Amino acid sequence: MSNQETPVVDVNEQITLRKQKLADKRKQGVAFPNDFRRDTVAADVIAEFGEIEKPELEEIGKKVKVAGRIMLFRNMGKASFITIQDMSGRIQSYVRKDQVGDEVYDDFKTWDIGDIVGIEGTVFKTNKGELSVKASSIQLLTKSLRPLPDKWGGLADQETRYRQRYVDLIVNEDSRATFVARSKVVKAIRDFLEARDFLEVETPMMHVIPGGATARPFETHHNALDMPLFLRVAPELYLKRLVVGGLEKVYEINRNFRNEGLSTRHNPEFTMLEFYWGYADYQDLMNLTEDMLRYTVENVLGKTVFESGGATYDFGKPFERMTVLEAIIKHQPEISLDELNDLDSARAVAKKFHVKLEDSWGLGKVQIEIFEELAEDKLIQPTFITAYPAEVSPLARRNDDNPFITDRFEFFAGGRELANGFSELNDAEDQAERFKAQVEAKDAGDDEAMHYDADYIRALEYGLPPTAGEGIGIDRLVMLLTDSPSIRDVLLFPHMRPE
RNA sequence: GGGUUGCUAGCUCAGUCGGUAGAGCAUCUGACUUUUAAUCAGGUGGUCACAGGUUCGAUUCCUGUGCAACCCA
Repeated sequence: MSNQETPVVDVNEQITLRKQKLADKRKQGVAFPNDFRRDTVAADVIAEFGEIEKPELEEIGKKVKVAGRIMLFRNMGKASFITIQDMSGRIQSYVRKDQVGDEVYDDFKTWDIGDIVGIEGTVFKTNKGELSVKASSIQLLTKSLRPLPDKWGGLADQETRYRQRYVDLIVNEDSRATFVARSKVVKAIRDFLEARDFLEVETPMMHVIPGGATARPFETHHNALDMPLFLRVAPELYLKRLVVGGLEKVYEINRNFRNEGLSTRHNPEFTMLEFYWGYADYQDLMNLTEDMLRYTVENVLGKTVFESGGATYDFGKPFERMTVLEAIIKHQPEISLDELNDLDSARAVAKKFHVKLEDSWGLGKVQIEIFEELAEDKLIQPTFITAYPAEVSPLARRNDDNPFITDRFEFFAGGRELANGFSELNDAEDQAERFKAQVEAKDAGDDEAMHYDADYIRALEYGLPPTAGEGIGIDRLVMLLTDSPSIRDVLLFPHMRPE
């Protein structure tokens, strides 16, 4: 016996009553009519008529058809005011018995907050000056069987807001605004990249060999082929194959999946922009990123200065740029550059600041651990961090002057990593060696290390032009722009443990 | 993984130093033809997250479990 055969029934008095009302409506005919067509929405009515004076409105006598969910219901006997809400906002309607008829009005009085109605009527202003629709007819389109949260207190319980996002969206305007902003962020990025001749592509979500990032993948199984498949941790290696193929400027905005813990910054599936730009390097990328983020902030918020997480940001100003080691020293002046450039003394620094290390780690990894512990969350203002060690950058091109580091940067704002970009490693032989090193690390027990991807090496052997590539975490960017403390606030349906 | 806190009516929250609970909104009945969280009068509604323990008696104290939030690693 499965659970699904015995669903939990959470019925209360209010639901029972509403179900009875629906049953009555079924007996009368079509209980879920779909013959009402609105000709406008609340915000458009307000935009068009909101500034017009009452007497002038009476003269115009504009007829409209609006539809939406009843959010407020004020019954005063033979007349009522209801406030309905549609995708654009709210508008009030005045419903009179002598206008809609006795039969309809008596039925209307039994309708509930949450019901979805269609109204035909005339735009007018009340004595108090509120723009409203005087109903000439009103129709119940969908009976709502569950009571909505308190009209004033709203829905505050975080868990319910995440699990029942539909309710959250009905009653919390902030939540709606967040997801509108999210859509605008993605649109702004698309517009920005399309204007620069980047081609949007889609690459596999299911990988035979997971690659493109050091992360633990989700594993699944293909029945017909009887083989394991992995949900992608990054699209990187496929996008670079496309650059090999001559699609020299490509991007993809899509989901990645990482089999890791949940937190206010991590969801198992999250959205990344990745883009690759032939005949460019990481310096070009930083400049493009700065322009793109400035453009996005301005388009989404209508300004470049904004508040988020208690800090004030100005994306109109040039972003800071510093190296990994400079960032450490800036935020922990006790540490000297020399200390960080020697493995033994760097390990001593780590110990002093309680940074946990593994014996197998080299200088580069030790430096990065120190950076993440001491500097990362202090990078509030938009900052590019450069000169990442090759040891922690298996796909990035080595710096010509200093082979210890790569031509790579990460972008930080609000103490969080938002982007990671670098000049791509296009030396097939070097790449093959680095894959081998990753495989050794994997054999030694690092299950985040990468697999050897022979086809990717083959692609590189055909020749990847000098290319720069970058990933930007869309969720974290939206968090910053919407002042959302948790990634769950910017995901419509965040991952939750089953109820 | 560790710690802290929370879980009480449909929603937002009180409360019970251990004697099976209360407010506002919602809902129900009635009044009301320009209201604004409409108002006025009167009602209904609870396995106090779940399971054990202590106790004459547990929603309250203790232990565990689940889910969530926050902090730490």
